Amino acid sequence: MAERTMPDKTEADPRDSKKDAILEAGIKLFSEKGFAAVGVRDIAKEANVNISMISYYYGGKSGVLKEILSSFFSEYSELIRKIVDISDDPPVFISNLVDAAVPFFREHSRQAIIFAVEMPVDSSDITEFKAEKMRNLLNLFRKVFAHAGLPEGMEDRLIGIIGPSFFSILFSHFLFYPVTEQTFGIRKNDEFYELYRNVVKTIMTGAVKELQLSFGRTGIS
Amino acid sequence: MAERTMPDKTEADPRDSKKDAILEAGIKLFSEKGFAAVGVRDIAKEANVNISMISYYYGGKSGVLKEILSSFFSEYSELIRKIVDISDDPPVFISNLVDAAVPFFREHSRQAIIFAVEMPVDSSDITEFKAEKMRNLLNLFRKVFAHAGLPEGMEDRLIGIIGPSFFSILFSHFLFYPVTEQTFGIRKNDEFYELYRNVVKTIMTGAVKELQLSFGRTGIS
Amino acid sequence: MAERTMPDKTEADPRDSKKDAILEAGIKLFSEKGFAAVGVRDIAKEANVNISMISYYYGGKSGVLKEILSSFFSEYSELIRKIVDISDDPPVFISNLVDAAVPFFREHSRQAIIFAVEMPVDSSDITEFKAEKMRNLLNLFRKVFAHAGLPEGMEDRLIGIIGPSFFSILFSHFLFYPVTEQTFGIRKNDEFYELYRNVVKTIMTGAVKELQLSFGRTGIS
Amino acid sequence: MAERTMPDKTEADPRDSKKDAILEAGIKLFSEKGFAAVGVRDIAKEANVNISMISYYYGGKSGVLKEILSSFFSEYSELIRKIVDISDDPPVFISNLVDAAVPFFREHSRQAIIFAVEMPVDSSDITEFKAEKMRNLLNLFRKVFAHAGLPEGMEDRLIGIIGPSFFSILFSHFLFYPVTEQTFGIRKNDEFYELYRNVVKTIMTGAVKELQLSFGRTGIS
DNA sequence: CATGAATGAGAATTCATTCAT
DNA sequence: AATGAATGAATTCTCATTCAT
Repeated sequence: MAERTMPDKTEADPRDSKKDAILEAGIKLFSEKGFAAVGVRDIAKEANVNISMISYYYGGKSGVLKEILSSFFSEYSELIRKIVDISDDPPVFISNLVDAAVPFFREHSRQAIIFAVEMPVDSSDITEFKAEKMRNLLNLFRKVFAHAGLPEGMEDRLIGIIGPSFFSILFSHFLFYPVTEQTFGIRKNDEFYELYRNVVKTIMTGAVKELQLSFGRTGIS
Repeated sequence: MAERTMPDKTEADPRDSKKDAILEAGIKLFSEKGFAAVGVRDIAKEANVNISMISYYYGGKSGVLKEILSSFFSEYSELIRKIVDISDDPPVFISNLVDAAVPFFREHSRQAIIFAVEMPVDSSDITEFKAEKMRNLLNLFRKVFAHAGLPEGMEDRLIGIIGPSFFSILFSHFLFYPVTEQTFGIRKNDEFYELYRNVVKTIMTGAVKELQLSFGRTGIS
Repeated sequence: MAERTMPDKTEADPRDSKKDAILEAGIKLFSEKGFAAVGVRDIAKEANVNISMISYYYGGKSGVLKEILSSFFSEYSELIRKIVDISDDPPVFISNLVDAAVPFFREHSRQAIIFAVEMPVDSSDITEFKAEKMRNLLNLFRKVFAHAGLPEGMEDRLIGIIGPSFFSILFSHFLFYPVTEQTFGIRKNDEFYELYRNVVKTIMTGAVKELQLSFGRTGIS
Repeated sequence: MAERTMPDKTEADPRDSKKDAILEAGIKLFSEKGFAAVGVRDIAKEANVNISMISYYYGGKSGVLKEILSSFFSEYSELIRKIVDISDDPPVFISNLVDAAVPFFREHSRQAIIFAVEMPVDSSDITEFKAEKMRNLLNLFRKVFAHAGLPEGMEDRLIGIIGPSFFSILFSHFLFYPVTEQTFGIRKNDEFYELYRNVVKTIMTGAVKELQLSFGRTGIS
């Protein structure tokens, strides 16, 4: 599909404003209404561009989603890679991870919601694309746990359980925000995210400790 | 809308087979493709009923989703209520909670996925409906934490952070399953869920311990 | 269509309450929304009967309309016939006609609206039925004009012009009522219809006088 | 509703042929079958355009009706305004009015039928729209009567009676045409409309004379 | 007599995309 | 590079009627 020639300029260009506007509109609308519920008309209107531009720049609605997920995931991967590189001590790693991930998710909360919400969804068109991203993400978990001080010989199934758990701890706030906002009076300000970072760190630290006690054959370092 | 008269029999009746088939089809398809991506045609075909039956029984596609979410949530609430009733000791409560919640989510994993995935989505028609369910859920958290041994005077914002975290720990596996299945060779058998229960218990126990240390003014026995 | 056996009881029967309720509901709804815009559901709900009763008693929605038009027209014909019988003098006839027609239309204003509004409409199912009623009505005009003092030898085309004119003078008020009510503060009370009768009489009398002058070869005794 | 963007070019353009064809088809079908009984399918087929074009150009079926009524009414208003301007003598005014209105209704007989037939109908969607058009029309009556030589101090209720009467005299022929055609052998040719104009003039003139006698405080020259 | 579940055709509208300009 | 008119398939929901009970 969408085998038409389309401009594939990577250089930042003031003339890309329309292309970017489409992406921004997609992020906003997909996160609010879900991919399938958003029409190209909505995106075009939100981005203040002609409808045809979506096909033109991204080859269609799915192309917009792919671009969003792709760039979100590669930024997130890069972030994890950096944290892994600079952290040699498990507690330090967890602290660094949360310190980096929370602002990242705060900055990209809409993308995180899209990522989470569209993840299990089999949308035929981009299913394989998403599956690949997810496999990459899950493989990231291996690295993370090796540095988080979890048992070295931990079997795959454990990673398959703990990985999603920790990942979801990190973004569950953003997923639930539309409702917690009203119910618990949460406001997205710096003060709140300071508290949030501490809580997530505490949860993860406690979880890791206990996992080591229960599943670790040998403490690490 | 939905002002049409529709049969509203609550008693189980062999003649409800069609009504139930629609619900089952909805659960399957919504969890696989997402609400907005599923058409009434798909549901009708999956359930082997006439398309009109969906409007007839549930007043429309949204009605099917409402019914799914509603019954899922009330069953879950009931489960939490029971656990709260029989558990007076925090560690016992956590153990009981996980022991009950894991089989429940295993049994209703599709509904859990729908719940999670449609939660942040603003679908206009059922937005308020979902918001109400979520508020109820979040208020359940208060009860849970009071029994989990978390600091009594814990402020609302903390509940708004820890609640979603713990909830997502419980169902993140089901959300990620479509991918973890392939990547980590996870199979949904009894043996796996035995392991899963232990891991989740360990994570939660560790998290609660650490939260008490960091945020508890007074440790609870 | 609707060749099924259906009860055709003409005798007034307390058990006909449902049948009558359907008719009343049809009159109300057809006059308010137009025949095509009203569904059998609406009628059934308005009449507080089961949907099937409409097919059962009248053979379908069209049957209800036929019954309404048929009974309205035969009552109107009967009224005209009586007036014609008792009026031998043109001015007396006009006076009698208006005196009888105005209360009749007042009483059956909804039916009159249906009659007027559905008249030019080609609804395929009942087209021929309506055409027949109209032909009967138009032939009534001949009698009327013979008594109204209009030229005896008046050609058919003149009747075809004056007939509709006079008929529409009589019911135009009811057709316009929904708007004149608001704009001219007209209230449907006895006092108003007293005035209304006078005005209509005046218009018709003046019109007949002038028509005699212009088109009458010989005045009629 | 109808918040969609739609092309709104007012200048006549050869490319508007499809838009116009839809309007023409709407006029034909609405006048023959009534608004509610006509489907967009019918309109599209009659106009030889794609079904979607109706929503595209007019925002839906109701939009087509609105356009028809709107343009019909504004043309009629303009016509009345012109007649009022050039006629200072009551008999001259009536003569001018009929001379202009009859060809106008002849030309726009289908629109007149739609106007008359849809007028009392409460179609929820366009009810307020129609009400506004009608109020404007009724207010036109005031001007007309002031020029028709009717009593100056005539109260609102009288206008509310005479207005509809005179208006319906003008178009009743077109409303009844489908039946008078068969019954009275009326053919829509120039000769007939010559006769028609004379008859209508005669009726109106006679009516005005008599109304002056009965309701006028002072006879007008 | 009366019900109401069930039907399948048909309703209006919106969809993502294409293509001539 | 950009437009927007045009398409026809697909969308959800409602329709009048039937039929087994």
